[in-house]
Amino acid sequence: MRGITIREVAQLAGVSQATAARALNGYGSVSEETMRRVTTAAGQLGYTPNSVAQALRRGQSQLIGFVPSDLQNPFFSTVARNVADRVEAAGYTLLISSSDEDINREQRIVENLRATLVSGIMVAPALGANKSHLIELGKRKIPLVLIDREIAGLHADVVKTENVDGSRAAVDHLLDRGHRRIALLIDDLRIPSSAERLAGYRTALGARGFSVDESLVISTRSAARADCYQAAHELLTRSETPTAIFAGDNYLTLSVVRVAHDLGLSIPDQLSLVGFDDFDFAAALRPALTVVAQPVAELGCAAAELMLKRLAGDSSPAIEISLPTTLIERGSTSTV
Amino acid sequence: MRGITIREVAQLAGVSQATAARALNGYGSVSEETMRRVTTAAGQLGYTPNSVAQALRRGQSQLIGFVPSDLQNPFFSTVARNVADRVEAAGYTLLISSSDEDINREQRIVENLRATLVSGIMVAPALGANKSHLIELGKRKIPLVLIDREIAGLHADVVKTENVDGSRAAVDHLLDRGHRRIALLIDDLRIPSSAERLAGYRTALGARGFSVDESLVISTRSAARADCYQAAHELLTRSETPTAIFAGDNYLTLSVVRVAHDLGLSIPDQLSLVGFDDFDFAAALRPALTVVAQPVAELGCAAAELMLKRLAGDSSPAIEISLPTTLIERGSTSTV
DNA sequence: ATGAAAGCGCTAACAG
DNA sequence: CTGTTAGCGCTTTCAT
Repeated sequence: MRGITIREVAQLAGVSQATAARALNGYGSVSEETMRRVTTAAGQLGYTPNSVAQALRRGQSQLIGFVPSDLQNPFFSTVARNVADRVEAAGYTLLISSSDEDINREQRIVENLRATLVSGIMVAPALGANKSHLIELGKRKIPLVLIDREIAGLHADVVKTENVDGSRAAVDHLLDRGHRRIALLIDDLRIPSSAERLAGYRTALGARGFSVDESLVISTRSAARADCYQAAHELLTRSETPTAIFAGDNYLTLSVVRVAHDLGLSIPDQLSLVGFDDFDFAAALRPALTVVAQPVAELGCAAAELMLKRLAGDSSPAIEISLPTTLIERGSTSTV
Repeated sequence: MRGITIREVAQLAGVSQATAARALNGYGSVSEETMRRVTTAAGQLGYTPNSVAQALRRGQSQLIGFVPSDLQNPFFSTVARNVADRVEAAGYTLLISSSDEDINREQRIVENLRATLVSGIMVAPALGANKSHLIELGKRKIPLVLIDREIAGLHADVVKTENVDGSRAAVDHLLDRGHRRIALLIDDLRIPSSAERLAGYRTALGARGFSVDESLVISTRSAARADCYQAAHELLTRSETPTAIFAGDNYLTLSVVRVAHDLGLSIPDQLSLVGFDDFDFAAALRPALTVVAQPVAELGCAAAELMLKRLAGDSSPAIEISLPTTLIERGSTSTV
């Protein structure tokens, strides 16, 4: 069953298609009387504009795409929520599709979105060198806002967390409590945010004159539960284990908690832990976890705001917004 | 910068538009030679079909929409992940947009998706009586698969959890351990899954000849953190507190853990807890939580499978698939 | 095997 | 203020 077309509305109202369109979209000039007749007819028929036809004609839609690298991660689902709230208030609809850290999938999704004539695209780029689909967006003047991860050499807006500072704060916190064997558990270092968190770790250590024991920096193969667990397990079953761990994201934080339990290691007595990124359960675990909280809501809002600005025609040079973190001290670290 | 059109490809290949389309889409008959020339031209120009135009012409797209009631809930993000994996394998792209339990938002999203000519829509219907947008889908013969929640009187496929049985298993587990004052903490009872979980609770009690103490059934105002916390708090600060709580979803489970901590109540010594729905942290908390696990992955797959079947033209009567739960005993319940 | 031509439903000049 | 008209890019008869 095909939908009601504007032509049928026009017919019922006894006007031309063009007039009906003008009345319905509120542009041009239409007489009071005509306006009413058209609106009534539309209501009567239950007319809804076919936005595909609109999009085809106008060359764009009121849709914005969001392609997180992992929608299951609460970090991204929260960002998504905030982005959606903001852009909806501006009359757009946010369409989400997760790349699950698969660059080919990301490419497919972005191309699909582009072909669907979304007005703009926000992406947390997946690991991988292929950026052609993102470069293509630039060529077609489709606004692109990068979230959480920048891409070297790509002239695009990015909204991210102050990873270096946040990481440094976490390590400083541990250093302040006398820890010296501080391990860093981090996701793939080709992910910019991971590299930055490592940089913060190095900076913190370096600033106090400590050298980095490279054997204490563990980068996981993937964000899969099993890989995270294994990395934490390897670290905590060494002959000489660290006295503290700084976990680079919430999956890694969880894996440390799990391994510690499984190994019978008590946090914070035998092992101190600071996690990057806060999440619901961080406060409910015993001990409650000390974390570096990311400004998730602000991140989403800022990204949405930026996108809206671009959509409104702002073509000033691409900018990078880096939002500060907050160290939330709870109970997972002790003094040695 | 507008995209490359099929017309330009045809021109370069020296054939008509129609032939180019035939070659590119592989229908009708095209000579070897022409086929090659067109493909080459397309490759050279970097042609990508404009799927809006395709959708307008064909009357539908290769898109499937998913509208969960709360994308931040790991239950839905996991279901989404599984649905996406399955439908992508069949050549579709899943577009997600959360209603956040707001029926008006749901309506807007569904209408947007419909107007975007998605081939099918999957929704976990938000609270609220207005179902016109869903009924409309039926009229337009757009496949609709309900996830997690059915709608009385709406002839649509639904894929859900065996809520009654799952709930009953949880309460039986508690009953077996000697508990008699078992409270039920549950989301809004107008949500079918909540009502079913309550039914399971009643059944379990009734089957053993116990009457239900209605004061022990607490339905929260909303799924917001604060409301959940408050409900649990109220329950645990009464003069006569329950010895066990069965929490109807993971937000509620979390709130019980939090309140117990804040009140200095030890789980499971002073309070036993069983939660409905398993999640990452349930196993990491101490004590690890006993939960009724939902078949999340299977749920997603089954829903996707069903949608694909409908998309393939199956118009047999709507069916309801109810998947069984599993009680996972961990350490949050004790014997009284 | 290929081309010409007619729209899908809508918007936006351009006239009047 | 309103109608006529020309497409947006694509698919698909209907001819040839």
